[in-house]
Amino acid sequence: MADIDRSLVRALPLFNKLSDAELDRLLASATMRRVGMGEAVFEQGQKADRFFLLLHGRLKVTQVTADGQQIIVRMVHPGDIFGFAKALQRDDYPGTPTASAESVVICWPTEVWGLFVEQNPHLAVNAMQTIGQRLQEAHTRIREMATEEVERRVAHAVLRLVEQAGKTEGTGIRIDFQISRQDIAEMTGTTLHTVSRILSAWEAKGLVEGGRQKLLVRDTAGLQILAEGQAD
Amino acid sequence: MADIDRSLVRALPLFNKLSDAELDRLLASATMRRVGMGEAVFEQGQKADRFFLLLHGRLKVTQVTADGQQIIVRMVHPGDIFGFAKALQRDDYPGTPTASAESVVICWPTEVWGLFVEQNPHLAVNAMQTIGQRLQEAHTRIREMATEEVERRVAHAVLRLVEQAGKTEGTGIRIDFQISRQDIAEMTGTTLHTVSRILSAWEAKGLVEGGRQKLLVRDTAGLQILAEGQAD
DNA sequence: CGCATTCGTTGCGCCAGGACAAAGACCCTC
DNA sequence: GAGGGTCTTTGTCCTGGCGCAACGAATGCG
Repeated sequence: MADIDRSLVRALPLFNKLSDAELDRLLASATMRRVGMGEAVFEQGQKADRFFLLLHGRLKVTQVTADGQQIIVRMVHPGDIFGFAKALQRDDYPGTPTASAESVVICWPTEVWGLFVEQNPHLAVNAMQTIGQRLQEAHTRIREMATEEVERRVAHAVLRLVEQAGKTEGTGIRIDFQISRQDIAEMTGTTLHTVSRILSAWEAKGLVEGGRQKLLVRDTAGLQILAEGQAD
Repeated sequence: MADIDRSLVRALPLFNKLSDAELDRLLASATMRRVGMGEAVFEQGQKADRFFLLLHGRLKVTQVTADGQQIIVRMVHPGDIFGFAKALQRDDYPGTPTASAESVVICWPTEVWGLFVEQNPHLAVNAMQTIGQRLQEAHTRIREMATEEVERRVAHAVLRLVEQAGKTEGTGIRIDFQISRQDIAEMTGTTLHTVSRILSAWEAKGLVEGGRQKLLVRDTAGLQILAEGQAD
């Protein structure tokens, strides 16, 4: 197996207080794994015995409700940790992370975390901040779902994707992984049909350019207006 | 000012790894404060220079959106910490905690937190778990808002209140603080009117008993069925 | 290259629940 | 105990967006 790219891990805020030696020790106990498109890293409900870090690629974390509906809880971007259920006193994983692009993850047995935090209080503080960040994102989403109409929610979701996974390309900004209308629907709490309609309308206005599993944003500012204002 | 009830603080999971001496030191730097009904502990947007612990009473944490709509982000129950924005690298408070009952809080300057965590790694781990708990609650709520209809969401919200603030009373379980239909609406992302209608219907079925700023649940199991199933 | 599968688009009807409105019910204050 | 403020209930209307359905387009596979 290829070596893990240390400089990439080094740069993560989560590990910014670790010495090189400590980081090496941490990496020594890590395992690397490739995850192909559409493949799941682990399954919802499975016993949580590892925690993960995404090196390359994208994952979407889904939850399935009792009555079979699916939602996307969040996207995982390179450098994000995920599957830290055990650190939050859960025994099983609450969701399923699935690759939306060819991905590479590294993982540790959960015990390693406990041992490591003992010796590195900073790590716990950083982890808390990371999780805190997630909490704030979650609250933002709750606020949006409670107060905004579908079109604005979709606009916000797309803008977020642009920020986190935007890749400048000739005529605009490409979302850098395969994303279907269904995915966007599951991120915004609506239906595939409605998303399709909204995107079609946006395409007519020249805001975006669609495509199968693709999305190219041409007018970020225009979307911003839709997301914020009452404008039309 | 009256003394802080040590046994109450002692019992909190957050502090369960601290020695009595450490706890005393922590309490020594704390300030106590009474908060009357409807009074805010701090305001959204204010500089985050303290963090808090609720000893007695109830707080509702609200956020106001740019266009003036309000939502209730969460309820704070005795023993919960709140206002820990600074620990999550925010400089201001993202919401406003307002007393829904006569309350007593204690607070520390944010610097104390940093100092204390240095010396007590366990505290950071516990704090992480506490915040992780919040994150999971937030995800649950996102899932509900995305997939469930209003009546089910209200049922879930009420059941949660029963769990966290239920007080057995002759004919059922009382929600132990002042709560208006408006509040429930802001917790579930709907309108006061819809909540009123739903509660009226439930009252007709004998599930609950209403009243001004009051709510008494008579049939928890019945609500559970509404919350879970497709039942009618 | 043809077939199957998955993904996207679009039209139409319908209804949950929001907007608006107005009238009680309760509480507090003076 | 009268009056004003807040909270609640209930009615009516209206619409955003969901469900259903059918078709079209792109991709992958044998």
